[in-house]
Amino acid sequence: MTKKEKPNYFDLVYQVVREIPPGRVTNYGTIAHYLGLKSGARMVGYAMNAAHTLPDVPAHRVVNASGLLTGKHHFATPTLMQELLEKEGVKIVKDKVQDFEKCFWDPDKELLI
DNA sequence: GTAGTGACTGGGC
DNA sequence: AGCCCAGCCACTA
Repeated sequence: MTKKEKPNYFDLVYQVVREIPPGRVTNYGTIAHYLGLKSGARMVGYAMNAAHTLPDVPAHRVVNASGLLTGKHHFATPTLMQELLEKEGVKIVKDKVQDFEKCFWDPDKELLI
């Protein structure tokens, strides 16, 4: 990674995802909307694919709008995402986040930037 | 420039 | 409940 980087949407996603506190989760659409992509939920997911190579991007805290662990297949193991979340206090049942609304983390409200 | 793809979302069958 | 389709935007070939 060199210093010469254009405004990558990936980096924007990474910054937001890094701010997600432990035991919390968020969804793609929210991050996209926060970044101004509004309908760029796919872009967020796409960015997470690259984020997978970074050390400080807790992609396991990002789930789809239903609280489903859609991206677990991209982890080292399909169970890693669930284990990481459960380790942080998030209950996962059938690849889905329990109390999703309770654990939900909204950058627009929590981060208040 | 066109076409295909994707860790999404919502609606329809 | 499950599957298919269309819209969405960025990336790659």
